[in-house]
Amino acid sequence: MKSPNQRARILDVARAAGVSTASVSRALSNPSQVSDETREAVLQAVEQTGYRANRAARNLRTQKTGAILALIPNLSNPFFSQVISGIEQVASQAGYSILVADTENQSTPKIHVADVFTDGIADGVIILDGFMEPESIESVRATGSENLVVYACEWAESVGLPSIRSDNAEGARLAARHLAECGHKRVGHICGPKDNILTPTRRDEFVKEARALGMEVRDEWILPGDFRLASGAAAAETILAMDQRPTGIFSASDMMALGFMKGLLAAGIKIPEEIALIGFDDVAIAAYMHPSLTTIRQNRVEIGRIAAKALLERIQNPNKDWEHFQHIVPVELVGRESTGPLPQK
Amino acid sequence: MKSPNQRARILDVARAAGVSTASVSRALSNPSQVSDETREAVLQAVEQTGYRANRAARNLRTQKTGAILALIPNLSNPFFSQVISGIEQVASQAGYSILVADTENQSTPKIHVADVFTDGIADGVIILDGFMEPESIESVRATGSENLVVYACEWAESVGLPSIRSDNAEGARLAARHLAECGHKRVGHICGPKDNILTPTRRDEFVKEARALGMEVRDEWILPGDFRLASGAAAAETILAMDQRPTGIFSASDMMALGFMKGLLAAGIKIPEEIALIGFDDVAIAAYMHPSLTTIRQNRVEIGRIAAKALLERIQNPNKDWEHFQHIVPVELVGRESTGPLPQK
DNA sequence: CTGAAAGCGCTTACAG
DNA sequence: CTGAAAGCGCTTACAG
Repeated sequence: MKSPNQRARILDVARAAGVSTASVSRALSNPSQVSDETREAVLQAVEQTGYRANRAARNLRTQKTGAILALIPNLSNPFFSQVISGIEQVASQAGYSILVADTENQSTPKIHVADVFTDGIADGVIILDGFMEPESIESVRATGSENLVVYACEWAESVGLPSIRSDNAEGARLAARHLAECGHKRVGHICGPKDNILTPTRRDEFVKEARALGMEVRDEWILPGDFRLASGAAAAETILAMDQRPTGIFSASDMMALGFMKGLLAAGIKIPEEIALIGFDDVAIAAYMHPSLTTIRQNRVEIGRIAAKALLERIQNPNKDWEHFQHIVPVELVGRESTGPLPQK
Repeated sequence: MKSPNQRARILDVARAAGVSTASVSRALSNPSQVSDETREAVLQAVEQTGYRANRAARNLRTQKTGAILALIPNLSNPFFSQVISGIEQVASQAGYSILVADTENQSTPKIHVADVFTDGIADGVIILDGFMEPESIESVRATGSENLVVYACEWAESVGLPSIRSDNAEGARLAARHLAECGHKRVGHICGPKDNILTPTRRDEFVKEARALGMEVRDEWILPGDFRLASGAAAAETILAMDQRPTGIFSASDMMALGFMKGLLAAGIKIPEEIALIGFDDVAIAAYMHPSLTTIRQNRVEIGRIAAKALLERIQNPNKDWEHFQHIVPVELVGRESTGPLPQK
């Protein structure tokens, strides 16, 4: 019996079981490779010594880390917490740990994705940040580790990495159709952040569909935003100052929709009677607003799960020729009070 | 020059620089230990070979991992994302990685805190979960690693581990005083989860202070909750069904306050005129509700930062006799529309 | 200031 | 089915 804080090594187990360290290793990682007798002796010795394999030693020997890294633009942004939760669900079940890093944290040394592999920090990377520097991504390809990196929620043009994301285009069309069905003739949009790849997708698809359905979309009704509450409130100011206002607004995020709602309600505008509002995401609070927020639901947990599954498959079979993989997760319109009841036909 | 995806080892650098691996190691980790000449040769060879030290090898040799683990009850709960952000800020600056694990995820194997150290998974642990099994915590002490574990936000009775958390008692008193100043005579409380250690603190301190200030607090006005939106909405139902209602409510979380607000507004109750409302946390949306939510602000990022700092200090000096450390982070009342203007004196 | 050598704790061909 | 031995890639006493 060893003293409590002197951890048992594999050699201690081998001695206690009267076998070699090789047999201990096999009994633990590949039980069918050893005789019943050996296996039982080892198991008992493990119990007795409290043995647990040392990760660093195993990692060094096997050239794996058993971890995957999630690169997140802003850890304090709750949007990502559900995606991480999905990643965690499948990764932890597969025995992988999850590392998180904040790519916008100034004090963090800039992360070069390829370095993650040369440093032996993680076996794979999930990128949730659409703004990663292109060179950083290119280096992944240069080092032949492109099968060990996937995008989730975001993607990047020209970098042929796998991407798991919502059906943003369909979400935008659903929003346009819903506003049309509610009888609106003039509609506007609050955009995502400039330079974000999601922004043109949601905007252009919404505008196109809205116009196809016969609704007017003036350029001045396309308002800038950055996904955050404050930019939604600012958009409300802009709209309130207009002589001719749209009667329906599609916001590229729920948070902006809520900021916008605050701005309108504070000015005494009635929702949905005077202006109807659709968000994007379906954050938890959306259902509990007054009026509750109609929105396009993104299944963020599912995106995290699928991304982790895709990554794990590639890690376990890195040499397979993975086709250019783009997984689009369906979205869903959730009708609530902010767009009001559909007109009776 | 090696082929691109054949990573350079320390021996490759040593050869390129014409020195021993020991000198390479020293030049990199402790530059003042080697001559200028050696240092420059090494640096140049590192540049040339693209060398980066392998983590697993270093970890095995130094018996450290360079990582800290955050144990989180529910990763999809946005409450924790800001705390993690604070942890990340200080940890990454100190060169540590952050591992996250969801303690409520059923598919995750139950985590025994002491195993984190014997497995060599992390050098320290920050527990954000008030419900960790006591045995799991006890084992930490049994293995002498109690200097490598801290609580953040939560704490546990009888386990003498360091804890960094908000001044919950003061927050509750601030809420009571604010309601008294606003002229309320009858007040109630929506509680946190049963069995959570925060729950009696916030409740009892609020009730005590409220009564001391001459306000009535009936037992039936103390409503159950679990920090979530739905339980706040349920509390609204309960209140609405009462003949005699309190005129002021202190909710143990913002989320419950928002669910409660929805219930009242939907029933046509005016806030703050008929019922005033105070939350706890100051989540981002609180300022953007209509009416905006008066609340007790918790500095969650700061809690994360302090917890990480305290943990890192202990990791770097584990044998020092750390006093029983309880760091209480101040809270602040943020007055908004849901409690209305203070009456003019 | 420097290098040769040991060793961290595993896993896995290899030989039997 | 089993064991002896090599080796993953570092760091650090030790000796000079």
